[in-house]
Amino acid sequence: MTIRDVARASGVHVSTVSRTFSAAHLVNAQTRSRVLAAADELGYRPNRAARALSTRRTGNLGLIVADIANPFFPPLIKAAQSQARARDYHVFVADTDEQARVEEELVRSMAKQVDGALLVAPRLSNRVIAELGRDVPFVLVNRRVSGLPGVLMDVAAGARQALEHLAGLGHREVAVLTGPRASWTSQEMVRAAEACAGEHGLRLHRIGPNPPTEEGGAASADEVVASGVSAVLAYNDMVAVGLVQRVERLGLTVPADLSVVGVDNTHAARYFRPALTTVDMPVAAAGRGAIDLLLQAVTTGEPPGTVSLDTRLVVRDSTARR
Amino acid sequence: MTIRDVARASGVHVSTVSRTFSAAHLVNAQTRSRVLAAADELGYRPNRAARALSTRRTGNLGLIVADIANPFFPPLIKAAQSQARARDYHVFVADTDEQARVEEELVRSMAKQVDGALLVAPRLSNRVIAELGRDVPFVLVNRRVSGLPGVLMDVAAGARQALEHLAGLGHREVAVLTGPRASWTSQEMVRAAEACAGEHGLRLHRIGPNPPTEEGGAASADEVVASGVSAVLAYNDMVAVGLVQRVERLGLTVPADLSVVGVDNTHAARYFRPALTTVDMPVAAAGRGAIDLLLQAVTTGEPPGTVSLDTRLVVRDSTARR
DNA sequence: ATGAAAGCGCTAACAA
DNA sequence: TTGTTAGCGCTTTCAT
Repeated sequence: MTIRDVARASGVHVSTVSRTFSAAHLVNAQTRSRVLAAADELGYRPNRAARALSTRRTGNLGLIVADIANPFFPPLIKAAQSQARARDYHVFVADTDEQARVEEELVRSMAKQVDGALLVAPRLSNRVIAELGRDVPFVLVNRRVSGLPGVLMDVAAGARQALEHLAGLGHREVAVLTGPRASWTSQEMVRAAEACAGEHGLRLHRIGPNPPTEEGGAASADEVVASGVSAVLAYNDMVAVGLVQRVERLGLTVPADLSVVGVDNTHAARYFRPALTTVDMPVAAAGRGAIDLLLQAVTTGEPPGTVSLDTRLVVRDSTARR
Repeated sequence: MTIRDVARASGVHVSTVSRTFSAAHLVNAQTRSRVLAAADELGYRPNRAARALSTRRTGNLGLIVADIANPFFPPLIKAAQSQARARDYHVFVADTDEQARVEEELVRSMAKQVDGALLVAPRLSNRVIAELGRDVPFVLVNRRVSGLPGVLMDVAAGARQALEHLAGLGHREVAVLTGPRASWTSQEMVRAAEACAGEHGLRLHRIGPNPPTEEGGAASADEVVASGVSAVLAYNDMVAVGLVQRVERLGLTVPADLSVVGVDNTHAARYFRPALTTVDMPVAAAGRGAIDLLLQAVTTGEPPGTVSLDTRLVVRDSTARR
């Protein structure tokens, strides 16, 4: 079913059919309904790929994340996808397996097929990101690169709240388990934690980088114990969970012997026992906001600015007075 | 950067450049390397949308799921996406919010843009699915529709194992919390549970349909308690978790007063306390397998058959002797 | 092995 | 308001 079939069936020229679908106001109301009726009858649907060829707009967006199975991402993907769909855009979702190389290749291979892309918590260097930004308009989530639009979740504020919470509970020696080296979130956490530690007279032990997984958390347990800290701020909930499980196997109890704070407020944080004290990230809002910024960039050509979203500490049962 | 730029730079005709990328064996080795060099130099990348117009192959696949944020799906999406990427396909991921209407609209709107689609645990009726199957080749996951290829996870076997496990623990009155009415998985569970209950002299109470969420499980708690059963097989882990939380608020203890079995073996099942006894679903294998079948259907035009994958009961701490 | 030319389905000046 | 025409970037006969 092509535009020609519809044109023939409704007795008008193809361009009239085209207009009916892409600039309805340019066509006479009666003609339009005749065309629409014929199209409906024939089950015609515009071919977006063909349209893309002349408009240079595909109606597709790319969404690139480090690991779909990491529970941080699905709610963000869902929100972004839903927002995009509401604007009649389709979303390609791809997973980089935490590898910068794959991420770069993915952006390049998508570049021609999408009008823009969302890079969520990218693992690429700022330099490469800036370079790729010349190929496709994109919006970054949880990464600040000057000149590029982004949505940031204010994890620094969350980390600060977490450390103040720990300080208030009497902890003096605190470890921060860092995440992947290329993670902006991790860097922010560390920066904020260090500043905050200074203000509150805490001694901060930096342990990492760790893979952003349970295994990563488990693997750092020995070092945590050896460091003699009484509290830990982990890169994310999965790391926190892995750490707790391992230290409990070593004979410690959480939170009696060790307080642990996670980040992300994923399901795991609620289900786990002890339920995790964690930094809540506004992922759905970030997903929607990022799509809005991206579409703004795409439609106006103007790179929009950077948006920062609040985070907040959720206190549960994995932290206690020292 | 188009094929013309490359042609000009390498001193050949556009059709030669085209062949270099789509049928390399038809072009002289030296010419080919000259073209490749020029293309590389210019950073040329074939425009897939343009290519699609003449080949009628987009290189895209659709992946439609009921709810990205339901932890059952992400590992499946990840596996499917990764498998597709290895075959040089991109995948559109879309979320239907559990609504059959949205699902249908999504398939229709993707139809022209993809070479095939994966429908995971569709909520549509068999009739509509069969009808859509004429527009786009697709593969179903967890749904059997005669004539359409599919990957099924043998939840019936899992349900049977679960009931035998419960029977072995001395339970005689068992409830099954059904899921969405249109869910094949839910229907299979019930069928298998009923057959199995007959064989083992259990009395089975069917309670549902329930939304496949924690709220769904919580909402059925009263009915579960009123029914006087000592064990429950829930539609999935989230329903199980919701149920457990609510019955504990009602003063019961799991598993002492009530044994609960989930389905899916999501993260929640491991983190939750008591850790859930649950039916493990081979989601990653299903995702990969479905992509393989789909690509086979797409490339050969022959609809492949149906594959069934084993499930197994994972016994943890939410079930106990009556 | 390569070039020439037509066409995939649609849009977008331009003309009428 | 509608029709005419020339492409968008690529593939694919058909010649050479």
